[in-house]
Order: sequence, then structure tokens, then C-alpha cells
Amino acid sequence: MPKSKIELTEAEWAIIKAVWEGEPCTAPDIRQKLWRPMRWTYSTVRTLMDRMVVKGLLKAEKECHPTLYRSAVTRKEAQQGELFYALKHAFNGALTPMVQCLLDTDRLSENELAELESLIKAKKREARKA
Amino acid sequence: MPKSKIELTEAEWAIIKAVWEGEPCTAPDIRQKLWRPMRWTYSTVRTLMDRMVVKGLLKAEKECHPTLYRSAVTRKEAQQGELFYALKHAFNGALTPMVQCLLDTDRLSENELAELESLIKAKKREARKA
DNA sequence: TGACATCCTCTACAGATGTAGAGATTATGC
DNA sequence: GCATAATCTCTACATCTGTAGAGGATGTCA
Repeated sequence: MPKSKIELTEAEWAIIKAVWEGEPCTAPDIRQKLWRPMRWTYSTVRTLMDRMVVKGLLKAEKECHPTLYRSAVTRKEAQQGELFYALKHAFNGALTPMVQCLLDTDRLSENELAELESLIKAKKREARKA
Repeated sequence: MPKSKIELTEAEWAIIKAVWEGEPCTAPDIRQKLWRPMRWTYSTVRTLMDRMVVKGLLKAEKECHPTLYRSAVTRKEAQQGELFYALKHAFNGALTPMVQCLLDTDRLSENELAELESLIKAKKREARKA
């Protein structure tokens, strides 16, 4: 059963992305991966990760030395959680205005637009079948 | 100049949405509007709103009695802020996968899909012209 | 000009989040 | 078996967020 309401803070996003890149992994691994952007100490990384275990975002095997961590939510679940948050609060749950807003940000090339168009076409075909 | 990094908490979303509905407005107004869902006391509403003034999300005219509040960011700015947050963290800045994820949530009717398609078509025309 | 209703300010507090140090424990190379 | 390096636990603390009470100030109606 996929988690229903996944919400991640910025720090948590940084960590879980690093974890997804190579599971299982250890706190020192993650610290190293994120050293450049974050400059976190071992303690910081460890605290963050252990709190994420409590929240059900990561799983830990403490019997191992060093402790092994794995993600407990998939990338897709986390992405959808983030999207739903925006959808619910900023757009009152209405998808179309949300996409509209995305398009209005003016950072789409013609290629990307074409790509989106075919995504939608595919979706329509799919919908018709179902 | 539009604010660059607008981020709102859930409580802040509730308030600013109520403010947008009718500006200017007072803390008691907002309290009343949100009474049903939030059940906040006057103090809570006031504290929240004053903190939002400090953050530049609202403007207040304290000379007036009762204090008058107005939004300091537009709905669009706030929506884009929320979207950029999701885009940046959950999708590493890539728009197409974000829309893809949206489509995958399976809550779009055929009509909505058609609507999106024409949005994109319009956008393409616009892009070609520019 | 009081009495009552509104509204305001200040203060408080618990929980979440970002950040990290001190000191204990465990592993490793010789 | 010991020195050294790596890892772990515990504790701490500032800031932000959600929530609200106490008591003072202000407006309003008779």
C-alpha cells in the first residue's frame, strides 16, 4: 500500500535522492555524496536520516555495522506527494489550472511542447480504451 | 519585481486564499471566513497574519482600526512558487516528467485532456510567433 | 460617561527542523 | 593486543510553526 501523504523538507529531499541513487547505503556514504552542496557533518546526516526512519521515509538495519539504510518510499510516491501538496493548496485540487501555470512559466522549448502533446495524446488513447 | 522564492505553509495558504477573496480585510474577517475549517482563535489568526507581514506575504495598515490587510503577492506568484518548489526538489527542474507524473495520477477526464491539448497547441503557436 | 463588545499587544509553549559537539564504541592494520 | 580511524549515541540548541491566553486599549450605544 503506497503511503498517502508524503511530504519532504528540503533536507529530506536531498537525502532521499542520494539514497535512491544507490541502495543500500550508509550515513557516511550519504554524507560524502552530499558534501559538496550541503557541507553537513556526520552528526547532521545521521540525525536527519534517523528522523526519516521514524517518519517512514527510510528503513534502517541497525544490526549491520555500519548501519544500512534503504528508501521506504519510491521516487514516484514522493513526487506525487509533492505534486498533490501543490495541487491541493495552490490550485484547490484543479489539475488544468496547474498545468496552465506550468505552461505559463515560459521555460518550455518547442520540442518539449511537442513531447507533452504526444504524452497527452497517448493518455487520451489510453482513456478511451479503459 | 515579482518575489523569487515564495513558499507558504498550510496555514499560510489558508489565510492568503481568504485574503485574496476580498481585499482589504481585517483579522476578524479572516477569522470568520476560516472559522469552519480551522476553528482558530483571534490570537492565532492575528499571529499568523502578522508573521506573514514580516515575511512579505501580506501588507498591513496598522494606522487603521481595525488593522487592514492586503496581499503582497499575487495568486499567480504564490502558485508558481509552489510549483517551482516541487519542480526543483521532486523533479530536478525537469518539466516534462512533472507533467507526465500529473497525467499518471489518473484523475483527468477526456474533456480535461482535450483542454490540455488545446492549451499546448496555443502555447506552440505563441512560441512560434516569438 | 459608563458598560459592553471589539480589537490589540505581548507573552508563552510544544513540536518540527536544521545543525552539530562530546564522548563512547567498534573495526582495522600492524 | 594495541593504536588509530571510523562509526555511533546522546544531548543540545536556535529557529520556525501552530496555537492561544491575559490583560490593556478602543470604539459604541444608551
